[in-house]
Amino acid sequence: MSATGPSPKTKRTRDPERTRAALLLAARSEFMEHGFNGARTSTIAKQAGVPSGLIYHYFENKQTLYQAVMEGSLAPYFENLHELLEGATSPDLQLLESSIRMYFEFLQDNPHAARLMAWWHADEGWRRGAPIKEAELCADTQSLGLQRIREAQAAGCIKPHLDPGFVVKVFVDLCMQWHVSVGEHVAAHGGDPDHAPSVRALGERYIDHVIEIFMSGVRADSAPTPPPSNSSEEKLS
Amino acid sequence: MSATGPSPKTKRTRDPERTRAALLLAARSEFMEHGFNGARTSTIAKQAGVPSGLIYHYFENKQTLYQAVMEGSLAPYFENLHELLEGATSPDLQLLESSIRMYFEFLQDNPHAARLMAWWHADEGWRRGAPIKEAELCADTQSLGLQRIREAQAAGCIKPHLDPGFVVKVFVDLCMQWHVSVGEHVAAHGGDPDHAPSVRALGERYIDHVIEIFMSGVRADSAPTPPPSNSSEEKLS
Amino acid sequence: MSATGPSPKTKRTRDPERTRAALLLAARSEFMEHGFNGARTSTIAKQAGVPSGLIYHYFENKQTLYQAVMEGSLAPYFENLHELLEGATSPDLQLLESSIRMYFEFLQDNPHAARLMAWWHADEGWRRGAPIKEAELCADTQSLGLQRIREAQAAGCIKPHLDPGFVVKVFVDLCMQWHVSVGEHVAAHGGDPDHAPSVRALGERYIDHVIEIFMSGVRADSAPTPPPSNSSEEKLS
Amino acid sequence: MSATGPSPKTKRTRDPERTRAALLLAARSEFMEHGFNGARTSTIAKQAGVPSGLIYHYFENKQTLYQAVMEGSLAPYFENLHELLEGATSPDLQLLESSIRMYFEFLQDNPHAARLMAWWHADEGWRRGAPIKEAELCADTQSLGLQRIREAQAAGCIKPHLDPGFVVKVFVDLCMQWHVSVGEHVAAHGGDPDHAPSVRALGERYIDHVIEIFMSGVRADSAPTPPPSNSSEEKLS
DNA sequence: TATGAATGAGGGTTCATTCAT
DNA sequence: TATGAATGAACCCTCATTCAT
Repeated sequence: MSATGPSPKTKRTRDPERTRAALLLAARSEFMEHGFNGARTSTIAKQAGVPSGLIYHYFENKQTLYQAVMEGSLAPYFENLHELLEGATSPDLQLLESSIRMYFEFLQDNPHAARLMAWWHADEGWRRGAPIKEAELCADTQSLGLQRIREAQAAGCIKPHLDPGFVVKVFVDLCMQWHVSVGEHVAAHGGDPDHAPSVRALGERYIDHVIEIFMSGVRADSAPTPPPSNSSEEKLS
Repeated sequence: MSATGPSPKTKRTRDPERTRAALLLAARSEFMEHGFNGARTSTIAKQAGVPSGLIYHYFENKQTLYQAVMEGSLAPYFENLHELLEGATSPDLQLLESSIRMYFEFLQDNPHAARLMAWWHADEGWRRGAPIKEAELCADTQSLGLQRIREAQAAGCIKPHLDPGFVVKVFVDLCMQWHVSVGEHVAAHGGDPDHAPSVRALGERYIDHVIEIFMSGVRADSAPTPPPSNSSEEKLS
Repeated sequence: MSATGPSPKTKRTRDPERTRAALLLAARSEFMEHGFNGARTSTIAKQAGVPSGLIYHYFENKQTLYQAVMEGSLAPYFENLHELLEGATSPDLQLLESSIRMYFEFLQDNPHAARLMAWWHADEGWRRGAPIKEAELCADTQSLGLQRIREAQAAGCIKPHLDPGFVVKVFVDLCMQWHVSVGEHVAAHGGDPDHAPSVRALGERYIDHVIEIFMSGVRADSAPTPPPSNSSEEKLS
Repeated sequence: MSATGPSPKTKRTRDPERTRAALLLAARSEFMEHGFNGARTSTIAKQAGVPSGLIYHYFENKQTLYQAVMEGSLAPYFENLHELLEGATSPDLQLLESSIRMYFEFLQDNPHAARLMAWWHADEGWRRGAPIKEAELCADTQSLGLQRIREAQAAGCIKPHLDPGFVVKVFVDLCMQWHVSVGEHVAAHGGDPDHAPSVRALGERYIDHVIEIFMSGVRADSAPTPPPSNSSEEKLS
């Protein structure tokens, strides 16, 4: 689709950096579209404009390439989010809201991230084997998020009985799943999933909804509703 | 162990019904675990206890079998939900809440449904080719849901400016995604994803959270929050 | 070469026995000629007149097929020899001589056995991994041979100080190596390695020589020669 | 560790001689261990510490390299043997015995020679294509050996009816095959093929046996045994 | 209907070899 | 000369599907 694809026949250009990048790009596209099992190394090579054997000069095998793609796609996100959370010290709802928006927008700008995560979730088998390698970064970010929510709870902004882990999960899932299933939603409502601008506009309207519902749902002063049955933050055995 | 007895192995009898059912069951398990591309027809046949060729007496090919599995797994859900929605005429939040719980519990009792939907979402390519066949049932159920929400809005129970489609999507996504990624969540919080009872208990706690957040988020009287920017229920061009 | 090769195009004949046999035959020929690494599964399949994928219906992989060939080629030999040795109770040199001749003739009639053993010897790596599977049969035969030689030594027919293991090794190696390198020998002496009858005649003359040299070398009464330095039959540490 | 010193890694200097030698050494090891087909040029290059492409500056291709290895490994042997045979004019059995020992010891000191010859023998296909290149040297040595044996026969030391070619072959094969299959022999007799000293000691005991058996087998005065059926030294048609 | 052998296209990967740098 | 990226032809093997029995 992109007009500036890899040079079609510049025979024997010697540029490892570019080659590796082209491979990763093509692989990301292929894995995103077809998942690990559905992806074809031959397609990746072709789209990268290199012979298929060259893949194995840069990556041990298909799976290694897959992981490289995953990490390349998810690491930036975690880094950004981590930075944001680290800087934000005022424990009010503003931070939570901007985090949500930022997450949503990241996924909007990096559609592969959501798609790849969807494959990842679906394919439970792979998950056990190697849970994304940046487990540490991922975990750090997550625990930083939990901490911020606890701070907000301590400051009286968020209902104190809510499990911070669940709070995080709710907004993460909502953002992710939107981008995974926009197409379906749009089609179901009679729109054209390929008309990017309107899809994007719809997304912006959706995140506004999510934030309204979610924020007024977690805000401390909002509720006479009976709290959830169990006390919060129990660990599993 | 009598040599001349009928059905010495309780399997060798010609029983098309049983065979077909066994195939579907095995296929569901295989597709759920590995997705369409990762599933092996040979494994399905072996697990069903039939020779591999027999699959093609009952189903045109792998894809047809896949669709049969999808429909068999999703149709019951839609039917149940449809019934529930049809019966429920009182337009208050009670109905919404019980719908959410019912949906969540259905997924808890039928884990394949969530897993299969996850594969379906990930694999956008297939989706275009054949969007679940029961599109009508699915759409009917959905529009019935929308209608009920509009009724609740008309009755002043739900914030009137919320897009009913979004309201539905939010709770559907939350329920689905929980079952798709429990394992990850549990593992991330130091639990054992294989210990079913505690996972189940965690799910119950989660759905309570979701309902509290979500219900107080959509309830009409809850909010001084500024409404979302755009007016609701715009169609895409 | 053989006029009665596998039926060229009897489409879809359903005969597992024949197919398996054809595969083994073709494989034996290919492995014999090119060794494990040089052999091509595609060639084997083609020569057997079956699609290449069918190999994996009968054998797990190339290596399994290789082992099946080895066992199929060597087991008969060991069995024959074992029988012969078992029956022969008179502990004189006649038995030893007839064993040698029998071994030599077996190799003459089953040229693949010698060739395959040559590959086996050359490829030390494979040897460690799986030393022919019939290790027991092989070892039994060997120890039976040793025993017979000890009997002959006890009876005063064979020089008592000779290590029976070495005696066996000498004649085994001579017989085997002849068949492995006839071609080279013939070519070196100006003959035509492809003219079977004269090669065979040469072999018969050779085995006569071997037997004369070898028998008068081991016969008990033959020697004023000083015995080998070490005492016989020491084990390695 | 001086940054500007020459050859900071004792390898980076341009030294064609050294490079070529390193390649040959690495190649010998690789071919010896895996044969022609099993050998990997990449492994050879890596083991020689040079980039893989450099092989093709020194050798036309893999096969040429293989031949260079063969010649480099076998020529010294032939040269040594040739010298020995040339110098030895006294036509008695002493010369024969010392030749055998020398041959055996050469193989003991140069294990690759035996292993490479084993591959060579196994791979009949290659043999036809290029039979060692030093055919002349090889042939000369062989005919010199034959001549010496004939002299010994003329002098009454060796049974006159024995075919000199066979006599040579017998001892050559025994020596070679020992080194090719020591490992197997040792393992079969419960020893440790990796314990070099005991393997070496065993070899020495073996060659003593071979010499005793062989020498008393060919010695002129040893035998009332009936001579081999055919008259000696017939040529093949 | 049931069985499993047969089919053949194509998948991931290897590897000798070439060539720009 | 040296380097290692690039090339592409196979290679082994998988697997959905067909078909004789």
